[in-house]
Parts: sequence; structure tokens; C-alpha cells
Amino acid sequence: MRAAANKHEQSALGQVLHERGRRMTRQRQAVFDAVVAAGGHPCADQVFARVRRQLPHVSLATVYNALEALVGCGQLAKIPRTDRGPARYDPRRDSHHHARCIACSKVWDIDDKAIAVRTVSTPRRFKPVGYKVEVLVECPADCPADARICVPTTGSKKT
Amino acid sequence: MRAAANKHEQSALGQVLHERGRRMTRQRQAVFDAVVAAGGHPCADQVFARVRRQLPHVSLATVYNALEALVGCGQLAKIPRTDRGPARYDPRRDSHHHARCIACSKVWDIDDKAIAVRTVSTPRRFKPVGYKVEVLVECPADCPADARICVPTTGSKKT
DNA sequence: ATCCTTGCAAAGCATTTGCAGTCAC
DNA sequence: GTGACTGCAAATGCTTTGCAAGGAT
Repeated sequence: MRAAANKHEQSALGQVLHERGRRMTRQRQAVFDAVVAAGGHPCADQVFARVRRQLPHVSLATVYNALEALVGCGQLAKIPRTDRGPARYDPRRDSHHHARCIACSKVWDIDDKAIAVRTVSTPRRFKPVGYKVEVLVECPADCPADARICVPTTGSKKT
Repeated sequence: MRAAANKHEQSALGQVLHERGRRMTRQRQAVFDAVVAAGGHPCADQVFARVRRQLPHVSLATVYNALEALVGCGQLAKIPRTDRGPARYDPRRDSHHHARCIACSKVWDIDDKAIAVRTVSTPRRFKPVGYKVEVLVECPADCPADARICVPTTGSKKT
């Protein structure tokens, strides 16, 4: 390897990885940075393309590996693949839900406060551990062409 | 072909198919019956196995085709594939949600009345068309070995 | 020095597609 | 009779795996 940043100053990322007995690598840092820089909910392919700009030799398998490692450490959330598209990765750490366009399958963040879920009753014998709420939406007309991300400032009480 | 039920009495199923310009076939009837008979949320493989008992020559592709046709006509609901398992098909027509075990990935019905979702605000620019609520649960200890289906009678007000 | 991680290629699973023959209408 | 549907096999999309070489601690 060339020279350069061989020493990974103990970033928050590296620390969390260590706590799990995993190692910090340039690839993993680049993958994490790429997800954040993508600005929305990139899929593995998009992360791959972005990481390659920085590390031209990474393989797709490494990107998958790194994404899984980061998800395993709670640094990324994984939005599972659907019929219409691959899994997507979300760098937001706070609790929130997602809206998904039924046409183009893109995902937007929805603040937790925007959705109220109340369990009236749960199936007996099962212990509920969480909710996954997906609001199905229709993008406006520009949806297929435009991947822009909308993180609404959900202060408004009613829309 | 042998003899037998060549005449498809205009079942509700056949009628709905016709309204969409699609045809009724033995395979499609068998696929629908198999999903119902499976009693829960079978995946394509399980439907395939069951249909083969009746029509030993059906191909998996036909099962997929038939499932898609039935979903397209609103006769079945599709629960999309996740990381841990294939798509599943649900013959229930009334509105309801699902619980999914985070360990074994199986799906149970939850009556609509058991979950209250309230939209406090929606992302601007998007038209919400529905919700998908998945309650993540932990099966009891018998979960990996047991595929039994639990459709709770959610009359109880609180569990 | 240890052994986790990488990169490549090949395998894997669930699902879809191409096409010739068949069947529902 | 016509066009949708079937069945087979091959292809696809996304993801995982096997393994030798490389790098982090």
C-alpha cells in the first residue's frame, strides 16, 4: 500500500468496532462516509460507486461486508430489500420511520413524532419488540427522475 | 388432457379475473386454493408444493405467475420478501397488519383494531396512500421448530 | 505473529423471462 | 381461431461465500 493514513486515529467508528471485536479498515471508514455523504438512503450499489471514487480497488463484496459490520454495530440501519429494489442503508441513529413511494420505491425519512402507533392489543404468546411503520406515498410527478431527499421538519401539527 | 372439470363454473375468482381481461385456469384456481388451504402466509415454494399434490405438472414459474395474477386482482395480498425470507401470500381480504418474528421471520395476522396509527403530519409534497405496520415480535421458545399460525381474536381491549 | 479483512470469482436464493406448445374463451 | 397461459430452462438481481493474499492489532 502507498503511504498515507495508515494510522486510524481512534474514531468513534473504530471504537465501536473494537468493542465488538472487529477491526477498523480504510474500507469500512469509506463505506460509512459514503453512506453519510450520499445524503439519503443509498443502496449497496450506490455506496459501492461512491467508495470507488476514493478507493478504486474495493470490491462489491467488501462493501456488503462493511455495511453488514456497521449495521451489526448499530452505526447504520438497514432498510430491507423489497420486491422493487435492493436493501438501503440509513445513517440516522435516532428513531424514525420511513415513507416509501409506491411508484419508484424510494425512501424518505419521517420523524417519529409524525406517526403515533398505539398497541391496543398484541397477539398472545408473543413479545413485541418494536414497530416498523412504512407510510406508502405517491411521489409528485418528478418522482422517477429525481432522487432528491426530503427530510420534513415535522413541527407542523397537521398537514 | 384427460376429461374432468374442463368447464370452470364462473366462480367469484373467475369473474374477477375476467373483469381484468385475464383467464381462469385450473392452475390459478389450484394456486388460490393452496394459499387458502395453507392456512397462514405461505411463500411461493410452499404453495408450489401444495399445488403439485393436485397438479403434479405445474411449474414454479406458473405458480409465480398465478400468484401475481391473483395479487393483481386483489384476491391475495403479497407480503414482500425480506432479508430473511421470500415473499408470502395472504388470502385475507380485510384490512389487517402483520407481526413478524425477528428470529424465524414468520408472519402472524394482527387485526386492524389492535393497532392504531395516527398521522400527525406527512411529508409535504407527498400523498400518503396507506400504512404498512409490522410489529416485530419474538416467538416463544418453540418458534424455530413450529410453523403454526396464530390469528388472535383481538376482541380483548388490552393484553 | 495472529487472525480478521480484503478482493476476486463463483455460488446462492427468489423471482422473472423467452419461447414453443397448449388451452380458455 | 385467437391470444392468453403453461412449462421448461436459462437468465436476472441482489447478496453471500470460499479461499488465498493482505493488513490491523
